[in-house]
Amino acid sequence: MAANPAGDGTVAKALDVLDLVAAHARPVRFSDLLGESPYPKATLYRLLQTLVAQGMLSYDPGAGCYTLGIRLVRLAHVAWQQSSLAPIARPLLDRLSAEVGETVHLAQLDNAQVLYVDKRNARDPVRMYSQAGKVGPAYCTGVGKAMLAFLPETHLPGILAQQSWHRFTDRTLTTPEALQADLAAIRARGHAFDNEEHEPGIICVAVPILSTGGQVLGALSVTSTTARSSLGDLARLAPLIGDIAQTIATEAENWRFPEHSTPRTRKRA
Amino acid sequence: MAANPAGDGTVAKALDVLDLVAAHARPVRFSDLLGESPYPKATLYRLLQTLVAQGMLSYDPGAGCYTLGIRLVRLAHVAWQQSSLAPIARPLLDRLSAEVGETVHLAQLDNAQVLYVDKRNARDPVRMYSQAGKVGPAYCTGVGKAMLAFLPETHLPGILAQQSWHRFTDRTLTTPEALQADLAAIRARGHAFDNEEHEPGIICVAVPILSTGGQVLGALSVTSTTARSSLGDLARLAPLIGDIAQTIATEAENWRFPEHSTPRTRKRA
DNA sequence: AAACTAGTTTCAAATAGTGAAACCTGCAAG
DNA sequence: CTTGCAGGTTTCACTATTTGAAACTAGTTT
Repeated sequence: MAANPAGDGTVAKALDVLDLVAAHARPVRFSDLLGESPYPKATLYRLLQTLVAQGMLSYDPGAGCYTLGIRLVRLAHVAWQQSSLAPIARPLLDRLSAEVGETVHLAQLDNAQVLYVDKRNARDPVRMYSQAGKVGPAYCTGVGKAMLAFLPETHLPGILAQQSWHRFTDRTLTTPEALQADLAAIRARGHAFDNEEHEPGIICVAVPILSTGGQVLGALSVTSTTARSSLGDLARLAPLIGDIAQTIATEAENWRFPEHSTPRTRKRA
Repeated sequence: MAANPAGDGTVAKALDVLDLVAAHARPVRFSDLLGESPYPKATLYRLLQTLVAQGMLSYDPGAGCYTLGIRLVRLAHVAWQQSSLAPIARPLLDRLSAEVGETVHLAQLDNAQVLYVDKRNARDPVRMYSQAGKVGPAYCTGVGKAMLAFLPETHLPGILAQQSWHRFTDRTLTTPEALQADLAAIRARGHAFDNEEHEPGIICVAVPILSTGGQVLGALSVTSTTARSSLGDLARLAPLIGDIAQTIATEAENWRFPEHSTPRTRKRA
């Protein structure tokens, strides 16, 4: 949660309130929000009014409840199409899913967390935490570690500092040092494992999706259970998943630089 | 596009810029935005910076391009689940789709336009404009007219004033008067037709989704082609669609008013 | 009727936003 | 080389907007 103490002005506060409303699965009352937000009554009230007037929230006067608004629904849809790897990756995920028959995840980094942007269920589905649109921890998931491993070194410390280091299972890596060691191995090997670090009995292989410049765009993973597979089995899938990640990366880059690709000096990041 | 002259403060401007970025299907340069926005260079610059800092936009320094940000992608999922009729209607759309085998649309009103929030393709798909997440004109689509017809009279004039009245086909109603006459017929009949008014060869029946208070929540339609059906055929589906719309309305209302418990307020904020 | 709760409005103080203009920077033409 | 120019970024005085304590209103409960 930790909200948004970054003093970026009114806009930041308004967006903070949006998140607050989004955090609830159902319509929220004014006073609920008041309790959870750091803003005084009058300020919160005005922010809500503005957001409603803007169509980002909608207000039901009968119930006195706020919900995310229709304008956000529209924007969000465009965002999904335009900004995530999901639309590009969709057919490839379908293919991968059909080929391996296990759960497939496509994720991107959102702040210091993992955002699952798309998912395919296993032929024989397993109940697990992840869900398209949900966020999860980065330090103890396959996709998370795959992405962290290839981040520029300057960004890492900041991100590690934001992890919760909660011990989900007895295999969870709960210190930056332990994670760093794993990240080095991942870099060397090219793919990450999740060895029941987040949920017991759930294991996965993940590969990063990297631009030609080496920038982390996202990650792709295949997940299974200890009952069905071993890490060794999953490791054998790594080359296939890697190829697909590569394809996604290439297509994403072509898409990002249309025809007017100004050969603006790409200094390395 | 007439932007957003509503003087609601900085937040409004920031959201306006968001929309501007969303309006482009691809990454945009600063100067493109500058040309399209009413804001002076410095102001636009600061707005963009804020939005990037907030994760609502993302900026690629290499290409100097802005895209919708990952934070919006995250909001997308919640917005869809929480704010639209889509999650409630999903199983019902599936059923309707299976039963009639034609294209099914679920739409809501966004400002003065129609926002398609969900869609099922016909068994034998037809290429047409609509797409989930896209907006379309209200005055010449079945769902649009079904919603307009049941709007409070006070709102109508404002909405009609915002229509483009573009003549898409020779059957398009291009004046408020012609539309008003059709709306009266729709109110009397309970369902709306689209008689090739938006795309040639495409026809549909639509019914509004109304709350018990008579408020317009959305609309539901079944679309076909003149090659396959006639308006008469579609009219026979109206009762079925109406029932489903009714069910959606009821469930939506139950969902919106979950608590009658009024839990003893815990003070302390 | 009094006491409370939940939401809305006011108003002076001050913060935060504004935008013209100056300023960079890298590229291209002179 | 150096000059000009087109993005893009920063400055700064001016002022409109935001702020939040407190007062207020409308409903409910005691």
